[in-house]
Amino acid sequence: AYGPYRQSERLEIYQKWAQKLVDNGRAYADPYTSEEVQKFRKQAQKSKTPFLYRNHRPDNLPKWDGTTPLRFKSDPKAYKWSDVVMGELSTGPEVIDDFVLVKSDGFPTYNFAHIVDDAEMKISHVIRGQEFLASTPNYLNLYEALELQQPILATMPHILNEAGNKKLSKRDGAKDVLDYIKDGYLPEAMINFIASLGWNDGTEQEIFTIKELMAKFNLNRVGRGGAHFDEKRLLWLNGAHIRGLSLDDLFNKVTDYWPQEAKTASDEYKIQVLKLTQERLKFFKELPNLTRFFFTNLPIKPSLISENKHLKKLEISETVSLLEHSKSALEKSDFTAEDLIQRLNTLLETTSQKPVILFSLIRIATTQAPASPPLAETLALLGKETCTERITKQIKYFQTASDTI
RNA sequence: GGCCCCGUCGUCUAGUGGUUAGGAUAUCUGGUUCUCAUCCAGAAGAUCGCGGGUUCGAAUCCCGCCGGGGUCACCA
Repeated sequence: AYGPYRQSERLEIYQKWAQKLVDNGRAYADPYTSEEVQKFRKQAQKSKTPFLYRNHRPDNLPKWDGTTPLRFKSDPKAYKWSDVVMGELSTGPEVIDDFVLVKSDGFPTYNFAHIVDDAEMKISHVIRGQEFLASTPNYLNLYEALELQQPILATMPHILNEAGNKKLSKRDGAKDVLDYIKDGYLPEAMINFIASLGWNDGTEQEIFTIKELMAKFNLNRVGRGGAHFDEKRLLWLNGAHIRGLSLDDLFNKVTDYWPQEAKTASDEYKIQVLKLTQERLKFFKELPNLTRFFFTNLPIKPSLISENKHLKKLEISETVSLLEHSKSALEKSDFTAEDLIQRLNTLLETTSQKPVILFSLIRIATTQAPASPPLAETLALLGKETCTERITKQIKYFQTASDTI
């Protein structure tokens, strides 16, 4: 509504505002080369005093022809102002300085551009990070020179890295938001997480939908201290948001995350898989590892049995016998979850085995995975044919293994 | 170094003169006929950065110190 938005297309606008300052005697051409400025700066450093450009301001302000930087002629004074997040703030005149408004290439600095843009675009709230707190008095000075009303200021605390010794930044290896999205983090979980870093609504609610945040979020309740980025908390929050999704919603969102082997599977089947997987999914990229065995026969993994606390005690002949019993019992089932539960219970009695032994064994034989959803539901979804085939395969594995011995 | 901001369980936080300092997460334990996860129950974890005040009483108000962060560009 207030375009153009590209800075290169707004140069005339900045020019106009800059001219206003020049006309009022509040801006002047920088007479020094950057080497000279560097020298001043070093001198100040040597004498351990803060560097102020205005200490080197010429008496007769040089006219500006656009080939040199244009500097603001500041009016040093103490400021008291109010920040929605930080509260009442104040500084002395020593922080006010003559900063560059327009660079020698004709482009405005951020310090000048944002003030002009905010005014032109009728911005009500300026919300920015703590790194701008130190330059705010200079902006206040410029608002006055330009006779602008200052917008409402809100300064947000930084998010610190996990160690807590630096503001979080990509330069130091922080993950891009887009990387999280690619890994299958939900935008609403990311927003909930960031919002919770420094804000809460005063109740004990931790999980907020976007809608709730829009209704409840309030700058007044944002804390002033920086918060550490705790990825474990984000993981939990993302899982919680995933669990809150409807099955259809979830299905639409995970389209790109299925394992290769799921390509030929029907949507119907995938939805059933999701139903069993939803509550253990923390981010979508985990989907293949969690679900692959639903779509393909994984190779026999002997360690699942040989390293299992309970199963490794069994003789091979016992294991095989249990598998055979299971197979024939399951073959009589109609493979609804209810019927399977019945059959499995009967099987416990007829084999007089503990669930730890029997169920673990069946689960491993039919999935070849270290973890899976509850047994009966998993079997039901896999179907009779697949289950018996896989159990048979597991039996054969043991038989050939014992033959070679 | 100057200036500014901040300082409650490991982490995110509630809390604005009187609370057994609350919740969440993470960790550990038990339960949910198997695993993982969820869910439920429980445990442990904070001398409220430290030291002085003010007050009958301080995490809460004041001062000093310490610690952390930010900023001091013709970058945003």
